[in-house]
Amino acid sequence: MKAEKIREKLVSKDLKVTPQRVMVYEALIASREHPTAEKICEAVRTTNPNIAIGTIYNILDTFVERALVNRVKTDREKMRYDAFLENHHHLYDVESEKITDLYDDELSTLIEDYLQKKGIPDFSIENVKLQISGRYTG
Amino acid sequence: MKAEKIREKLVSKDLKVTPQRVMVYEALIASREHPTAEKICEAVRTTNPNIAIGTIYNILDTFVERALVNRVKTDREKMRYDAFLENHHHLYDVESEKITDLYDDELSTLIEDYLQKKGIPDFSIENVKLQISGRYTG
DNA sequence: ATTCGTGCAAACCGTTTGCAAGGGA
DNA sequence: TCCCTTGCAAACGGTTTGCACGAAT
Repeated sequence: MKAEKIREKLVSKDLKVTPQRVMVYEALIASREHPTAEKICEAVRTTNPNIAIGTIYNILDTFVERALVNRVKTDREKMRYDAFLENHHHLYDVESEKITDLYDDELSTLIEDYLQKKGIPDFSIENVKLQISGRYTG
Repeated sequence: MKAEKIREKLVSKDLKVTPQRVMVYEALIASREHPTAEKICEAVRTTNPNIAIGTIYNILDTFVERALVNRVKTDREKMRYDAFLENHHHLYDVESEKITDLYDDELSTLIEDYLQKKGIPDFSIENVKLQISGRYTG
């Protein structure tokens, strides 16, 4: 994604465009690894060695609050982030800490239709995600 | 669950039966709230004020390792634990930190059948869980 | 006697916070 | 200019660890 697109994205969320925010967003979409704050910091520091880890957290919190980025739920490890907002599910490799995306609209629809048809008493659903744990048989 | 049943459960996992382990397990199954280590500690201390928080963590780690208990994935908060191993899903209330169980075999079967039929390349599935986020309309 | 579990306290480390200085609109 | 953001460093808090004591076999 070009810098101009990122600027627009930030502006559309009423966020000032700063070099740090652009760099963090670039790092997020450059990786499909659901990176930690630390990983993002490393990536950004290759071009801006002075960025502070606190700034990374600050920016990520802002992005989450403005729905530019999602937190990824995990069992143990540190917090991870995901800038890809299209509906998808996650494969958790129980042996490594890898989290892989699974895009499957048929599956998403299957679940959503079922839940919509059936409903859950006193609960309004905003979001449904599958966590699939297992191991790679590579 | 009676103490005798808990003793059997521990023994079946090759774990020595200690009063602390029994108390922690009792606290876990006494709550459907997916308690934190701290909550468990509070509960256990009502009968054993001397138990150390480190011991709670130690025991919980052991239980997870021996598959007596599952960690519950969350976005932000501290680690939570779940001693109910039957296949079920979780409702996350985005306004509070409540996590509620959703038992729905039809739903579980629907998803499992779909995934089994379709398969995921190079990945062997061990466990599938839905995370349903939303809010209570109580 | 050896092994394993516990209590205690200090250490750890990912994350948050306070504040002064700097940068965007 | 004004307010928001950044960099820095200290603080925070949930979790882990090291160690001596105690219980069980």
